[in-house]
Amino acid sequence: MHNRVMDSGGSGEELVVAFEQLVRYARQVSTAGSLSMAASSVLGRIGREGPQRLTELARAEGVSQPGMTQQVTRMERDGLVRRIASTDDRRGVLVEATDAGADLVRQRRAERAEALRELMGRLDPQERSAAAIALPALARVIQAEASM
Amino acid sequence: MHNRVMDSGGSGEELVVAFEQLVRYARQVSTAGSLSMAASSVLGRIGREGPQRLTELARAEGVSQPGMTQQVTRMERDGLVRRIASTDDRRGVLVEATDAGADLVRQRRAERAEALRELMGRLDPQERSAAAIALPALARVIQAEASM
DNA sequence: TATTGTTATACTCTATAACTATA
DNA sequence: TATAGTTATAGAGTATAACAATA
Repeated sequence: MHNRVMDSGGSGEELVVAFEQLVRYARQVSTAGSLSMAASSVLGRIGREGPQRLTELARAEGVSQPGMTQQVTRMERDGLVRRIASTDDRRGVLVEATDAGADLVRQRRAERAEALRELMGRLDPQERSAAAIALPALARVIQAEASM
Repeated sequence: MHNRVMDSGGSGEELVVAFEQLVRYARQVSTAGSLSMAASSVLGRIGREGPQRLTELARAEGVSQPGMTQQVTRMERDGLVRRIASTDDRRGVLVEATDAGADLVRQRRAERAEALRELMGRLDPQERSAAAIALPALARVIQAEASM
């Protein structure tokens, strides 16, 4: 049996289709509640890493600076984050989660973990082990690529 | 060692974060070219499965019927698909790919397969095998869930 | 009446270009 | 001059509500 994974043929396509199905699913699950995928991603980042510069958020999320300005403006309007002036560089803005934002991100994180857990629960044990290895590994190489 | 995968604690979160990173990556790769993720997904489906009813496309993509009407209208404007009247039910519309649309979806599919292949190439052999098992398996259970 | 599709309207998300304030 | 952020504008993608045509 040859190595199907590295083929340019049918199996590569199968993986792409599978990957796209995952993305569609994630989009639907993430958008199910009141928090959009983009807002969830930003809020989750601030929740994990603490207050962030707007430029840093834009870079990390892979969007433009004006795009992040607008995202933060919407989230501020919704009471999820606040802008605080940077003390050392008066041009800068730090974005931090409000209590409501922090609560929401915890709740949404739990919901998504639950959805993923249900999904994992429908896999065979062997597939489940494979997913537990593959997902973090893929995330790792993506992160490595992003910082090149 | 207990089963971290099924925990509600830290490892579940790690998987969620990994999953979200994959989704962000997919969004960026998919949007890199001229074809958006949504258009790519619709065109890919028509390419795989042939002409589809608009309602069926909306259901399969998990969007509303008006949303799909507008998506198809944009794609028709861009010369990627065309509407053809359904012969048996005169209310219905079939959406099929134009030659240009079919060409584009083949090209994009190859590009995405290449991007995924590069990603896979950075994994350890063990992780690569795991991903080749996990991605199709996850896609399978998602599809099963969607049709419930 | 129910289904298929469209139109009208509004919102989020995103981009590029032009601008302001600070470094 | 360069950087951080905003404002202006435009377009994709999505939703719900109201509608038309057909079943």
